[in-house]
Amino acid sequence: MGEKSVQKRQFILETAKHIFMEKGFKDVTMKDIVDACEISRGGLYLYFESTKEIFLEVLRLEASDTDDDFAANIKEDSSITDILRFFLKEQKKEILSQTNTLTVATYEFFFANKVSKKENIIKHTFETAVKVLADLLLAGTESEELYCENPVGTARNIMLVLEGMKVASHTMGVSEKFVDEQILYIMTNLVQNV
Amino acid sequence: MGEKSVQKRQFILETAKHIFMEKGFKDVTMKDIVDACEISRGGLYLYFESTKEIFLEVLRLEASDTDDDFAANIKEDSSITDILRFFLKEQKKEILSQTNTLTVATYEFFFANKVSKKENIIKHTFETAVKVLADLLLAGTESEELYCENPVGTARNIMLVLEGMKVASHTMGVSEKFVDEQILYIMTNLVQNV
Amino acid sequence: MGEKSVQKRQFILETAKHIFMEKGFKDVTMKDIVDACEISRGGLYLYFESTKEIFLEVLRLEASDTDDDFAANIKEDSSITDILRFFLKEQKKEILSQTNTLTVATYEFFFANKVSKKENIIKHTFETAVKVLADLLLAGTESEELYCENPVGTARNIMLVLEGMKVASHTMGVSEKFVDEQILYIMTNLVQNV
Amino acid sequence: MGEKSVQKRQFILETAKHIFMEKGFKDVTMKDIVDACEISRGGLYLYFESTKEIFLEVLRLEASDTDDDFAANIKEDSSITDILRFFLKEQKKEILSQTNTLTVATYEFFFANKVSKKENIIKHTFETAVKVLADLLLAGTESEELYCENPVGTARNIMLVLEGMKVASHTMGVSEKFVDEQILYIMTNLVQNV
DNA sequence: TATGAATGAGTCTTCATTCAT
DNA sequence: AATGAATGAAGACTCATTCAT
Repeated sequence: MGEKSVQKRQFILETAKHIFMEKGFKDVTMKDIVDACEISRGGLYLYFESTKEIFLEVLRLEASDTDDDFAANIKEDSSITDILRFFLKEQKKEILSQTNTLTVATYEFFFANKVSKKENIIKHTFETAVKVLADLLLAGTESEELYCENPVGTARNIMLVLEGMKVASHTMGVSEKFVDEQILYIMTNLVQNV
Repeated sequence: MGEKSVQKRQFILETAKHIFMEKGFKDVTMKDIVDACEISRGGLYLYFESTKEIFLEVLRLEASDTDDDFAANIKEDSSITDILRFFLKEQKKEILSQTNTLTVATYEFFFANKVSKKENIIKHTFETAVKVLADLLLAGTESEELYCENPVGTARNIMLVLEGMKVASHTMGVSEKFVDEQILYIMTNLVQNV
Repeated sequence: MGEKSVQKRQFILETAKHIFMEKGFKDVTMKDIVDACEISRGGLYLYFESTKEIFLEVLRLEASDTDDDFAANIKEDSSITDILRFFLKEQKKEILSQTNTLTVATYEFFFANKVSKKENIIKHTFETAVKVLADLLLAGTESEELYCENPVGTARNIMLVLEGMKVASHTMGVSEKFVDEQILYIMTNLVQNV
Repeated sequence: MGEKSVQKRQFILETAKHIFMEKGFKDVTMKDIVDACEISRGGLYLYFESTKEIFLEVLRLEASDTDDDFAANIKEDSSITDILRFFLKEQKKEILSQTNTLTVATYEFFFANKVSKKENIIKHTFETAVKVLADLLLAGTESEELYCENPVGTARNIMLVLEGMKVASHTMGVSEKFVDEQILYIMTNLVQNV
């Protein structure tokens, strides 16, 4: 019942992640992963039972990595507006990135798998982001760097716009200019009345 | 090569539409459609070559139907705000509807199939909606029913929020209250400064 | 929903029967049958879903064939004793036949698949045989060709002895002499007191 | 190549026996045994090469155990009829026991594996039983407790009936009443003419 | 036009068996 | 002696697609 090789497990997850980034979720087969990892069919089953299980694990890792990354870049003495700008710049990157992202795979997965509330990473990620953003907006309002009457509503609104762009970038395509304009729109609304 | 039966073609498309609404795009097989239509395998191939072709045709029909519906309900002597409210109410319905919608199928399809710009119905639909909405906002601003400095930017923003909610409703789930709040948020921003 | 090709269905069943006679039930795979029939994998699934389904169908056919055969050979004006002898000779053939029989496959199947009473062909076959045999013994007793106090008990006893020999022939092996002795033993008991 | 652990060997055999009693022979995999014994895959192979080898060993142990049991219960000063009754009662128990018996596994095994005469435990067991039974019948006849013209033939006949019932109990099912009737039938034949 | 039997490629999944430690 | 990770063969099953009728 040992954890088998933790390294191999990580290797599989890392390899699978890239496949999911390329092909989304539904088109990925156990064989794809086996081939990419250059291990045996049975070998993969030793670690994971299904692409679903693998994907959920990939997502989990990804979520914590992202948290860490963000945290790592914030602990500066930057202004609220700076942090906001940084956050939106990161989001822009994700929106415009076609292949380095699990976006498509994630959507495909959650479209097809209704996950129980508690396990729903996508929901959890969204709500966490809303909370952080709302706190930021509140702090900004208090420090009079920006103006926001309804921090939570605004935070949700912003996250939905970003969500909309993420999806749009994979369905109808989205230009950098388009994204920039929307980010500018968001920022303008927040600082216009200051 | 002849004209085949137009009726049968319509029947297939109508039947397939419901399957796509239920199962999304990727999980639908030619067999599913054959079975649902109660026609022969070969028969289906006489009309369509793939689920992809069928789905695109379903989308095309759907797009024109939707346009007609909207037009039909607007040509009243309603105020700009009324039209806006009506539009948002329709969007709300679509957002909250889990199974009467091609949303999931559409996303799945466009995630996997990069369609040439000109054929991209989703883009066309989005842009048309933006245009109509922007015109509305402009008209509303001029009539001083509402206030909007940047009609196109705002229209895009609104459409993205709605897009975000459509997706969210299928991934993390979205309550009616959540949607109402966001619609209120949008309307408030438009009328607050009037 | 047509019955596909009835001929092909029969061909598959006939071919499968021989495989079951050779290999029993559990070792027979769908692939075995596909290969023997020289049809495609998918082709077989068009007719049958599993070896279980095929085997049950083979058994059903076999049962009716056997009934017919027996009936065909009895409608003579033979004496009770003659019929009895004929019946036992047939049974002897079956007992000694190692490969032209579904015995092993049947046992393997019913060991593993508890079938509902009504569908249990083996039970049905046994009980039918008991009935026929009991009638025979009764008739024989009445005509004073033989003596049997308890026709049903005796019929069951005889059938069990034959069943025992059928099994034994496939487990420990059984010589012709052994079978002859037992048949003689049975007959002797029936006629000894006459 | 050394002596390995005799205890572990016994433990494996004992554990495997219960699996065979539950699942018969063919469905038991080396993995089943490994899991049940909570030893390592390689560990099992150190002691046994296959389920076949394990099963034969289980049977061997079982045979000697049974002999011992029987002997232990007979060395009383009971009458021949009592011993007979006891023997048949034991057989009845085995016939009606669905899961505490190696019957099914044994049949499955010998159906599929033609074992050389000398090694054929099932044959050996049968013949031993016949011998013991025949001696009993002879003794009984001499003491005039019962009547039996052909002790060996009768012994074989009885053993075959019992064999038939053992099989039948696993294929078509057999009620206690059915078994009792047959046992009574046997006894009646032996004592009726005394 | 329309049918539906037939094909065969492609996945999934499980195990017996090996082998480095 | 003992472990258990790793392999690869084997079997089940499903569909897209073709083709003779």
